[in-house]
Amino acid sequence: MTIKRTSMRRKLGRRTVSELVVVRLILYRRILRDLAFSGTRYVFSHQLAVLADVTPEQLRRDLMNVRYEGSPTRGYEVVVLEERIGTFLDPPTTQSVALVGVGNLGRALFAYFLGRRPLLQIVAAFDIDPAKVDRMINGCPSYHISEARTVMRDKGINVAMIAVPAAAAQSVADTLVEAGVRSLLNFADVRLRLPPDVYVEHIDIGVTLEKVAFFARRPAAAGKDVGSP
Amino acid sequence: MTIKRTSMRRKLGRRTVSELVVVRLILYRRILRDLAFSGTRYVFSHQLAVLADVTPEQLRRDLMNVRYEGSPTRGYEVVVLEERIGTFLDPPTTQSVALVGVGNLGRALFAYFLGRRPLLQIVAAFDIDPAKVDRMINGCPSYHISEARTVMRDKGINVAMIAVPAAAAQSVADTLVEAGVRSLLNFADVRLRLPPDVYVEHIDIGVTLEKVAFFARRPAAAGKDVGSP
DNA sequence: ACATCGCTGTGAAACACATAACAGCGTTCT
DNA sequence: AGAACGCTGTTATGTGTTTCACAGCGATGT
Repeated sequence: MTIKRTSMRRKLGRRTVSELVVVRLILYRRILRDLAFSGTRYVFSHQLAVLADVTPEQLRRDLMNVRYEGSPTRGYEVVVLEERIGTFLDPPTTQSVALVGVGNLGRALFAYFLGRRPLLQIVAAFDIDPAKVDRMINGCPSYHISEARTVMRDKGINVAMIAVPAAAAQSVADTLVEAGVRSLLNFADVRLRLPPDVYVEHIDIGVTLEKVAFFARRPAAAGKDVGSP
Repeated sequence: MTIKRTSMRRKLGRRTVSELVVVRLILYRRILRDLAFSGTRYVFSHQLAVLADVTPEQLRRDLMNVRYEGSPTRGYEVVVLEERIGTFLDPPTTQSVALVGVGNLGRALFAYFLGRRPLLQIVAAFDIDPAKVDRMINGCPSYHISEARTVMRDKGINVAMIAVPAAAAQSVADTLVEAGVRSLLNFADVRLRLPPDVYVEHIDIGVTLEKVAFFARRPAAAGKDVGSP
């Protein structure tokens, strides 16, 4: 869930790409991976669009940002498209990620990312609880938050996830930014206030569930006309 | 994180309110609660806007949907505004929620929602693992997924969270919709394909982290003009 | 009592995004 | 071989959302 004022954009070549496009490209790539894994060679825009829950037009438009053109008769070659999106999205090298807060959610995140994306490795965990510090968690060392600066520099970390109680989140975020983190994923239910050159994304589970509950009691299907098929 | 084609809207009185507005209203209300708790009586739009990371204009515009006008001199009365947003957002009665998938993430969600929102109660958990079924988890009974239909009807549940592996998510979702669920919050990293009258929200942690990592290596602050480029 | 101030509510303009429409072109079919 | 088809890339159009700009007004101060 995103609430953002300044639309974050990133230049590539001459084009400028919106956040929404980036998210969809990431999604397309994951779907393409699955398709490749299941042996599919070619895919049409409308097929991929169904899997991504997007209109075919939007899909094609998004793909304009990637340097690859499909064939009108065969569609897109799955592995090639996947790879092209990759060259657009991927870092030149593996990116290191820190996780702050080794509570319930933190551990769940660890489990979630275990061996999932080779290019995005959680290489350090932080907490304030002495019982959770200086140990190994899923093969990843945990430190006291006061060591953030040193660890960040030594391991070249510039991305962090925050999974601490709301009351502690802002101060943790400040510490992380101090330590050189440029980009944050925050699970605490507070809006973080940070310098504009730091990218922050909020995953606010509480708000999202309330939203879902709200729309559970809406009048009717407000979407497209379903007609009578 | 949201990717949606059909903008879901809900009528209230004569107005029609977008999803984005609903999310922000939920956020405002939570902030107002905190303010009230800390003893603040009145608040101006620009103050609240800072806390919500939104422009004051947008905040005021959002509040147009609620039936309450602030005073130019005092601003908004915190408790009154909170309550008015509540009458706009809240269900007439407590809403019951089901949680499917009692793995790491599922348990983290339980911990997260423990006693947090009185109007949104997790009243049933589901899984397929016999070891996790027919027990109590944080004071909430767990059932085998095959009992979904009965339990949903008996407890009047129409909102569910899905925290199962991606491979199982679609079939679980189908089962839930079959059982009468109208609104879903999905944590599995697959786009669910469901009838248009079912509201689905995706929290895709993997995609979101990739997004954050992507913007960690952007050229500079792409937002407002910070200097001379 | 009148002028000043600063904040609110809201119409109007600007913007970003999604949708529709269409030209181009291999391939297939007659 | 020529026509027709169906999909792609891209330009144009439309829609929804945010930002701008300002009128209105209660409170305050002189």
